[in-house]
Amino acid sequence: MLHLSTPRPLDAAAVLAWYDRHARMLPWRVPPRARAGGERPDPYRVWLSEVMLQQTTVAAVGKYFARFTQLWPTVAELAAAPLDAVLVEWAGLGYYARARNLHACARAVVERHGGVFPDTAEDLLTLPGIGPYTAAAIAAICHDERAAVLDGNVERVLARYHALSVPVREAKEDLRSELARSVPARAGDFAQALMDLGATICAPRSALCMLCPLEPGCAGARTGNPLAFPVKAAKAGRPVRYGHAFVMRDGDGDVYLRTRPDKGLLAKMTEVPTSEWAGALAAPNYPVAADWRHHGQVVHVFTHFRLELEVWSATVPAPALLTEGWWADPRATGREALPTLFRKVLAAAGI
DNA sequence: TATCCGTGGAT
DNA sequence: TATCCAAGGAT
Repeated sequence: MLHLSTPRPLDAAAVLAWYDRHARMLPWRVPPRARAGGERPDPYRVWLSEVMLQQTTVAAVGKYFARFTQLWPTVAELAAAPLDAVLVEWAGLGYYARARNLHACARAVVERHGGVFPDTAEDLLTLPGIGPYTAAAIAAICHDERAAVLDGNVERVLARYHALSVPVREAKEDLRSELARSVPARAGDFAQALMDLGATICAPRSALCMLCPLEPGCAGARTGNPLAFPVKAAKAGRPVRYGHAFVMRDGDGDVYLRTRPDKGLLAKMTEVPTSEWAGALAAPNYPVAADWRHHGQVVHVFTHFRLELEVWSATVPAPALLTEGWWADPRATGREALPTLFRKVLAAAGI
């Protein structure tokens, strides 16, 4: 316990009692009363929700989860779908490696496990897109494996509970082993309880300690300023990159789209052609000679840089020369795997 | 281990 | 407007 001054197991009974009264109703969740009756969630739905929820809010996930489970009710059906169809449905949700790994994972479950998700965190961890958190969450929620389910919410709860004096990143394994000591038999409810607690009571900008079942043992509450935890690491600045986006129309008004490279940002997603994105704005190097019209700029903020694209459009005189991509009906862009950035570009060009 | 990888909502 | 940040994983 390098970083925990007063390590002490959590009061799991108090956490579970709180959860029995306050569990949030979510589409992929089996509420505690039904769980007590023996009902267990479908591992496919739990896995799908956990992957969608990685670094993503419950509110953002809702429609996507409903759409995916409607289109592909089982892991076998998802595995049978083409990757392109999965990317189309994932478009807008972000972190697109998740969609590629989701599809690879579905196929691995079918090919290596007969279409049944493994039961243990250890085996789940071998699958694409499933890391320590997701493996532990699935095993705990579906099978009550007493795994340490440590996500951002739980990290915050524990950082406050232990009044952790260093950034979470430096003490993550300490928190994980300390958490593992606290996990009760109802491991699935316990995991979901701590996450709900972090989302509603022990939230980033508010700590409703008077409502918290962990308050009696909480070192952070005892300091009088629980919001001081977790301690923040120094943040890196966000550079700005600049470029040009070229929206091309053919004689029918269709828009030229193409697929992005296999690796890197927005890999394998659909795009409008752009210039390189550089630290300074260069003069536009139009892809074809045409009467180009300027539509102002689109600003899009990624995790590690801010992008400002000048948007141009033109009707191109010889569309047959553009063979790398395809021409899409502008009224049907919902069927394209367009990330939000390029939907903004099309909107700026009046599409 | 630090960095890369999206997006939208809250403040 | 700027900043933070949300159920992380891969490399």
